[in-house]
Amino acid sequence: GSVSDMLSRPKPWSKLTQKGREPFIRMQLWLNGELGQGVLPVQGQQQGPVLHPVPPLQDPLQQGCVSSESTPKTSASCSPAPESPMSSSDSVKSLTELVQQPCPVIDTSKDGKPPEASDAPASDSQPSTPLPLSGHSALSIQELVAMSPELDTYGITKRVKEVLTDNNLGQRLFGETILGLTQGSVSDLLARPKPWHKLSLKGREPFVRMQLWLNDPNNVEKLMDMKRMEKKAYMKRRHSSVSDSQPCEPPSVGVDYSQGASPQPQHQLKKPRVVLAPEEKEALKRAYQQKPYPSPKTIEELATQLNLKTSTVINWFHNYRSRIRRELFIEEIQAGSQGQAGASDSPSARSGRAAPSSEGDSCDGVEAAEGPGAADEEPGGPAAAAKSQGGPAEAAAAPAEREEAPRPAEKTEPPPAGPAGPDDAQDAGRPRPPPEGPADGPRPVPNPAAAAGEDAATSAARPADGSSALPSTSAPAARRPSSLQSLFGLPEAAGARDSRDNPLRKKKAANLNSIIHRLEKAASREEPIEWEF
DNA sequence: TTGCAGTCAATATC
DNA sequence: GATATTGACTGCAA
Repeated sequence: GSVSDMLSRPKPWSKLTQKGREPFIRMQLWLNGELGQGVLPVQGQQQGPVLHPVPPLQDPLQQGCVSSESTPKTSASCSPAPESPMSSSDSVKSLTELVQQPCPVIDTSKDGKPPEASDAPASDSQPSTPLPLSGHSALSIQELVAMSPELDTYGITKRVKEVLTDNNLGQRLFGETILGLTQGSVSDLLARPKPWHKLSLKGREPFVRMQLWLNDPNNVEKLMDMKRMEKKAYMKRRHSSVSDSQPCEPPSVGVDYSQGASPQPQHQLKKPRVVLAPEEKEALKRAYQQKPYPSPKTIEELATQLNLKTSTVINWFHNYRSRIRRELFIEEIQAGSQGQAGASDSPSARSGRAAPSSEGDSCDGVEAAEGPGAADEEPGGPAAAAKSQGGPAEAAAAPAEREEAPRPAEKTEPPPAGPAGPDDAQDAGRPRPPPEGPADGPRPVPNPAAAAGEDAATSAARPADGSSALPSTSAPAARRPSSLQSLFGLPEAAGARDSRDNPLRKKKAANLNSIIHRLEKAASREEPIEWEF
């Protein structure tokens, strides 16, 4: 009976007591496969048989959150929990405890210097074994990700950037040793973090790693060491002529530089990178404005007209949609943070656009009620919106297509697909695209666009997906209390927006603000917009 | 099949 | 030299 009740009427995390949260944690563990098989000890039986030890899980957590991979720090500092493998039940228990306990949080201080240093060294030696996480570590990290509370991705990246710049540490080094990502990816992540609830498990991993790294008292030192070693290796190599074998470096350090440095496998047949000319990009953008989801036929036409490979055109649309979406996320975030106070506009003037949505979105979780609705606008939308408001012209041009959207994009979650079809439609009304070409809006697009224009058909398919995804995830996430956050030592400050207090409330407030703002804007410019709240 | 998330890695820019 | 941009690729899901 309890299960039935819980499954059908789960209470929001924030309203659950510690005890009440336990079943959800168990469910989460179960979903993660951690509890998979054994029989969980039911409440009373605290220590039941040892089911699955969920070791990694906690250790890392408590450990403070050190980057698991690299440094398996001991947990001295934070965790209450014992290191020994525990039974699942134990783990659950500890988890819950952790939830409430303030872990040694990270200091928000910029340099990431950790408050207490407990540890560290220990494995200093292996400081970084970042990337390829070893099995064990990999697991840990994944578990951490799965169990992680909602993290303030924006705040995390902000702090990471601060720490890196303050200490003169490069993205490459950080990415390769801590995140296991290349410089370009790191740059992108730091510059355009997606909101937590819109990230897949995999996408959350880098943020969890960053959080753990921030929590590591010796984070900076370790990186500095790496830097030094790298330099040393470089010099060595240099001096010792070419030599490739650089085993010299601390193997322990999992760094790849060695590999990078070493004349490795040269990629032989590299195909030259395609670089689109500005005009081509312009044309594609215009086409996008008319049809974010061009039909194969349209793609063909575009490719032909622009003299590009169809795959290039396809990739361009995929990338563009995806990137626009991210831009929106960011704006939302920014708008949101500011919005709180004034709500209104965020810097990005365009607030009108997405803001709302976004907020909404972010809130969606919030408003679950409203549901998905608010989502951000579509991809193109927003930004474009802003500019494009002018866009209308274009819109006009391609009105047809838009039809599709039965429901306002907004409602659905903005994201992905959602946008697609629907959006288009809507876009008509509002601006879609991106930030790019400023001028564009108005201008009548030349050919390509035209090409695109016609086929209204486009979007049919997409609608579906878009919406679905988010909601689910977001919702839960959103409401997740910050409790777990403590596990990660969430930075308060940074996350200012974090919900430490009442996230829901904040979100709602933000949402309201954005709505108001949108209304004001709409009023002032009389755009025909359908509002859905 | 189509679209998306995440990344890589080549280039561009700063 | 570090960081930002961006075309392409991989793996997944619907």
